[in-house]
Amino acid sequence: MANNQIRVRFAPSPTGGLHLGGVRTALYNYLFARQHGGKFILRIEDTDQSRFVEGAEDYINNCLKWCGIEPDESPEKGGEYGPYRQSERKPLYAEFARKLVESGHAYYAFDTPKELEEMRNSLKSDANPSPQYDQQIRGKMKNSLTLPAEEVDRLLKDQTPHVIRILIPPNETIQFTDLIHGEVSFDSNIVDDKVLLKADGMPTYHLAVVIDDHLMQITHAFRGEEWLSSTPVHILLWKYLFGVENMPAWGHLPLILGPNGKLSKRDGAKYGFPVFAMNWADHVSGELTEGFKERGFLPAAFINMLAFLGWNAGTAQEIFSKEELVKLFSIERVHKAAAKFDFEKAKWFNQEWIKRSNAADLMEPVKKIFDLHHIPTFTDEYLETVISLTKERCTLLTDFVLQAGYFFQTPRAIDELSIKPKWSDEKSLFFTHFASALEGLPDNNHDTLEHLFKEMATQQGIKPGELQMIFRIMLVGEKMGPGVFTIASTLGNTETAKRIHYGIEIMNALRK
RNA sequence: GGCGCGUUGGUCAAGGGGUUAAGACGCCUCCCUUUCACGGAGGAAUCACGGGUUCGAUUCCCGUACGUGCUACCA
Repeated sequence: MANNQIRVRFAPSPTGGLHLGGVRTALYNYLFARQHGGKFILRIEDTDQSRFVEGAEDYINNCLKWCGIEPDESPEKGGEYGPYRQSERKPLYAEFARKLVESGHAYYAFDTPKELEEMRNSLKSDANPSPQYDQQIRGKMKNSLTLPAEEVDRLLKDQTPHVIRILIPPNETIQFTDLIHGEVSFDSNIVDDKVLLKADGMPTYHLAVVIDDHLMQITHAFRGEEWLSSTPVHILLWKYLFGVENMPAWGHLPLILGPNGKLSKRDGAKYGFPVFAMNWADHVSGELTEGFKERGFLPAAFINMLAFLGWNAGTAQEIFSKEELVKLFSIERVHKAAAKFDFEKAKWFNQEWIKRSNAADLMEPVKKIFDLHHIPTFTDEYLETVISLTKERCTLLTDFVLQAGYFFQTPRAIDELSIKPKWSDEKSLFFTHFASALEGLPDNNHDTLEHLFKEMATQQGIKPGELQMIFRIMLVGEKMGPGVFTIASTLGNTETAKRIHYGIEIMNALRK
């Protein structure tokens, strides 16, 4: 195994649905890995047992599968650096935490949650609304820095609940070069003594990322910008544990915003767009959060749209296949600023992808949607024809139900109001004759039908144009769809005649 | 409050000391089509503000404002 191989990871915690931002982080990781011939790792960060959600991990796997960005190593697939679930690596973290205590970079803290709360409450003021456990106050708390050694030993021996906190050094400037933001620096005096190991023996994120990134040989760590502020803690940990020279390069991805600030599940329900990749049903509340998949998005369109939320190739091209993205993606061109998610633009990406897809490639997802609506799609050949006829008017896959449904089912109701003012005995007669003629016709090709239609209209002294809209509404039910004769031809003479008779019936009934 | 990050049309954004400041989405008008779409042609709309630096700032620097994130034994 080459030691200089690029290795990146996507490290979600299984606490619920996977939203846009998460999938984008996974995507950028995937693109980066593929482009450099590296490995893309999925690591499950399930160190918070209280937030564990049943099924969330499977859901993450499924989303990545649907998007076509599957990891090379993961809890599911395994790999040389496993286990890939942090809960299964528990003993490891405590060891490193102890090492930090021994080297004087961390300490035991015995403060109870209640005591911490009291400390915060008593120190809270307008000038300092959220007091931290830092160099100002750690000397006043119950920890191995303030307690006599014998007492600490006794507390430890008695298995008194405790945590291990990092000891942040004073007066240091912690600086690093972010792949996206450039030089970023922090004053260690404002960094607090973060908990590294919790009372239950589980590590916090801060400890776990550093250890696992090291053990899993991660070379580039991409994550959301919400992590930028805690990067100094991670850098210090790298320095104490493995050496900053071995630290992965950091890249903090800009946030994705909703219409009002940070994008949330709530925004989806509020504004009517999906936020998760796929449907997510909360096991406890039963609440269903809609996914892009079920809303009718093609995976290719979804990742294309996601890739463009914060990145662009610097050219006018906007439609990219996954393969093209792998080739062209560059972390240098990732925007620094957060992007507001625009569902209209997202839909446009999907529409473009539907339009550009071969009808054959759309058959599977489209058929699934019709099945869901209990609409029979007849033969594959027929379905494919219908898709090619209608795909350019569908923005979402679900639009096929409305845009193509009439090819499979006789419209239940027709737009009578649009026909009514134009309806007359002559026209009724025309359609009766035309329908009969149709029934005796040997073929149903487009041109034959059009000629017959126009010929008969002229014979009866009616302008063909005055009849076409009526004809369309009888076949489709509405003023929409491809050319009327194309529709009639596709439907076949028998079905066409049937719909005409039905239309005549409705219109004549309306006049009585 | 502190600290970090950010700020080009409504949205995504290119660009970057001298430009008519690209393009896309959306919106509007027109053409095509006796339908709906697609397609085509146009249109409205932008460098947050204030100071510098400079012959010249949207671009560089500093402030301010605004947005956003962090400030948990959550990630």
